Amino acid sequence: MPELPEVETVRRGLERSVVGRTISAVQVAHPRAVRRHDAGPQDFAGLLVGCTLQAAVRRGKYLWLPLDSGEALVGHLGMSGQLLAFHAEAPAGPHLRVRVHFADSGPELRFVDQRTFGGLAVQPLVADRAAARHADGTSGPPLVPRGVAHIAPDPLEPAFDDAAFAAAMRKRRTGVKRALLDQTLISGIGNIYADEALWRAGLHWARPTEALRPIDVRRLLQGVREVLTDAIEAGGTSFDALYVNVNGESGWFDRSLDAYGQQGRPCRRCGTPIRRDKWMNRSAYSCPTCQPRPRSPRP
DNA sequence: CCGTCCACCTGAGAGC
DNA sequence: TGCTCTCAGGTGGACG
Repeated sequence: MPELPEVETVRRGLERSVVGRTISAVQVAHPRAVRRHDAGPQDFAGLLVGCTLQAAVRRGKYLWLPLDSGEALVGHLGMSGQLLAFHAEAPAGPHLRVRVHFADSGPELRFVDQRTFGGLAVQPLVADRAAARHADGTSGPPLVPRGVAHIAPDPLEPAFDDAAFAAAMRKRRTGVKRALLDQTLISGIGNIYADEALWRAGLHWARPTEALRPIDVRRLLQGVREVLTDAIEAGGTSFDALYVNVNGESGWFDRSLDAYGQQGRPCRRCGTPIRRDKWMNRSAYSCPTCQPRPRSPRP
């Protein structure tokens, strides 16, 4: 379940189910699941055993569990990853990639991933330059795992800088949807919530970023924040059983989608049938009336 | 440096 | 039935 609201739903579940517990054993069933851990599966497991999980933290679509060793267990769900808190007796499906056992009698942590685009790693924490400006001085210098340092803050973090985002958009020579999906500009947004935010802002996906007016960027960020917040409240978007929380349960935001996957259905604002365009080997959904095509579109 | 494209995977569903 | 094709929520690296 891969965009920000789904990852946040998982983060909240991990906070309740595994934070504070001590790892007793780790099994890597598929080495590709830990390919971002440079030193290999053995080293990955060795670094985790004996550690206690300190917290559950998220930026964009990455989440991590700081360890008492000073490093962090970092996860990305890719297209089909799940983190599940299941009891050891629960049957293991064919896509179970990593198992984390704990010293207590509570549930184990499972990383399940059909397509194996996601993965886990143990990485050192480094200073977060983006958030440093906003440090409140009460919790020490803000840290992020090494593998997360390259992405921008997400729009729900205090560290996200609206003015810097607007300036970066003006400098870009691309379409607004491409920019929304660029995790180094703004993190956490994927194909669903990009289309939903653009629908809410009344912007076509091919609008050139350099021609966006300040009011357009304001509406866009407002649309982004509203849709992400609404989706978190609904437990995320689940089209099928691939996207579930740590207890294996689906979210229900799919019932609130206004654009994504809605082609042919009437726009909730104006009644015009939602259109689907092929775009970047993927799809872009929009309302032909509320989101008119720009005169000089950019891919 | 910047923008674009595709390989990396598995599985489901449509069409023939 | 079974083949081929398209599509799916993401990302990083190669290429121009």
